[in-house]
Amino acid sequence: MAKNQELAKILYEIADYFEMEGVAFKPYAYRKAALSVEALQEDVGEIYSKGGTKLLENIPGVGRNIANEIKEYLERGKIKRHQIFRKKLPLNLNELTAIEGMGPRKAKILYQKLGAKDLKSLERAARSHKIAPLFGFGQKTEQNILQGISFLKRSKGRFLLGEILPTIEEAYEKIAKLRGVEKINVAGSVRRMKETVGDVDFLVLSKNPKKVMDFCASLPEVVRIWGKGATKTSLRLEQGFDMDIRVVAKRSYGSALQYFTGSKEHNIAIRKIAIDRGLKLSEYGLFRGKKIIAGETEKGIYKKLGLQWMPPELRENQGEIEASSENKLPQLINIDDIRGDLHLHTTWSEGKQTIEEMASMAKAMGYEYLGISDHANLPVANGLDEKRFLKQMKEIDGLNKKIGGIKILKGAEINILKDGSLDIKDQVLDKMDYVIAGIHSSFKMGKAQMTERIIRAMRNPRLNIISHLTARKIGEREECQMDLGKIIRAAKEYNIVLEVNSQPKRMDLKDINIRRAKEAGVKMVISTDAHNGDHLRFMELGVAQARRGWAEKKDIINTQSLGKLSSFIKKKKNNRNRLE
DNA sequence: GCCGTTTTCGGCCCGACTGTTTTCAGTCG
Repeated sequence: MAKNQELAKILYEIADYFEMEGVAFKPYAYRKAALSVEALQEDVGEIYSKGGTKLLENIPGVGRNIANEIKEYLERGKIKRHQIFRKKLPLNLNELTAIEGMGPRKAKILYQKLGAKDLKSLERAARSHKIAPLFGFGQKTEQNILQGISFLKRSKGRFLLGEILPTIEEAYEKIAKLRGVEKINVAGSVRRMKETVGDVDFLVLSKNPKKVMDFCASLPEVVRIWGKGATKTSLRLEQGFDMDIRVVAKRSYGSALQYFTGSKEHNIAIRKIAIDRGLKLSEYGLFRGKKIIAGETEKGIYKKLGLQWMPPELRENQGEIEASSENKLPQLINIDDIRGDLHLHTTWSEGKQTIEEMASMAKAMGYEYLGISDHANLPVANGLDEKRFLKQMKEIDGLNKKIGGIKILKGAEINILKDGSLDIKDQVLDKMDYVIAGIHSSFKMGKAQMTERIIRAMRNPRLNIISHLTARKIGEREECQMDLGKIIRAAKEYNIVLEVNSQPKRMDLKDINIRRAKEAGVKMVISTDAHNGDHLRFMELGVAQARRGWAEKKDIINTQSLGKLSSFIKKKKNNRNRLE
């Protein structure tokens, strides 16, 4: 499939080049083809060898011309048109268009006039004031480019949802309490609970927009006001991210919410459905001719289009629209379904709180059980050896007698060593209620070797859960290379539960992998990997990620009662006894 | 360049804002 991805990338780039040239509609056509190729289940090479360019033309968005270019790519590894473009315009468009206000057309002009081909050369041109005198540019544009570059450098433009959510909730509460505010919603990627977000959009219903605008601009956490109009204000908060607040009319509130929630792909698809029905959808409403027929609520709009309302987490045009039209939307898991947390650390290893403190906090959250899973041998994290694990179990036994209302389970997060073995002896693992294992070293292994490493660990019948499977850290560490399809099949075969790690930086499994696991019938657990009491609230993020992966209550084991969870784990133990 | 129950031409998602112009192109969401 790697071939499909590479080809898609080339097609996207051709689209960008056409855009730079100002050619109409071809960018759209190439992007559509690229998207299809990207999502293809079968390898393009196989399709071509089966039925030539004729069969390639069956791919949506691929016609005779692009089919021939795919053929070119398959035979020669490159596409002539792409090569010619690249020679003519050798600039790093992805890097340049990441700047706010910079698109392909401006990038092309700046390259041709000033030779700016990447961030570095563009910054040099802007600093020496060569941009402002150009036709169609000016002082302001030059300044904005410099600011955009500095923002990119500082933050790479995206923020971890988990890090900014508390600030967003605070702002939400403040605006909601303002007199005259009838309704407020957060929209955009925050509402869709994407793991990283670019900025935050608020929608407000109020008869006094000016008051809302004034109030928001005067919030103490505001460090910059980008713009303040009658119904829209754009702000930069001290944490470094931007917030847009819009006041919209009541009759358009639902359509505005739908529109600003996105995703863009979802909206494009929805608008096409409107067009098919002779209607027009915009942020102002759903229209037949000039007559508005829906707009006050999202539900009303979707209904008029023959669709069920879709949870924002699903709105990525990844099949949710089809499922909605057939009344086959999943019953997504909810935060209230969670009965306990099975992955957290205490003062025994690298955690900040004692078992007792964590247990009482979990009890206050209404949990039925809490699993303690301190690190094994990991030197940096003050990991436990066999002796200390046995000592910790004794402490847990004592606490279970002392604290009522919540059951503390004995677990551990042990290491999957380079060869796939586990670093705690089976005799000690046998005494635990459940066992988690994860990769904490040798991240840069080859794909085949890494896959074998993980599957070998799964074969240990004492193992219940694999934590943060791909070991990625958003913005810091790439996913480990592995054959995910193979690993998911192995998880199913060996009855291994895959973790949805809720640390903002991890989010691992991520949404698309959750969906793959679910479709393969693999059970998952949503865990916080808490290192202190505050982290227990990350559960909300993991649940959101699971919802983005279409997970339902039945897919997640820590929605089960203690009794069911125990017998689920015990069943595995019994099977093992029979085998041994 | 692609597509078609409006099928070989004519449309392709839509509207607003910004910064530059003096009626609009480019960009964004």
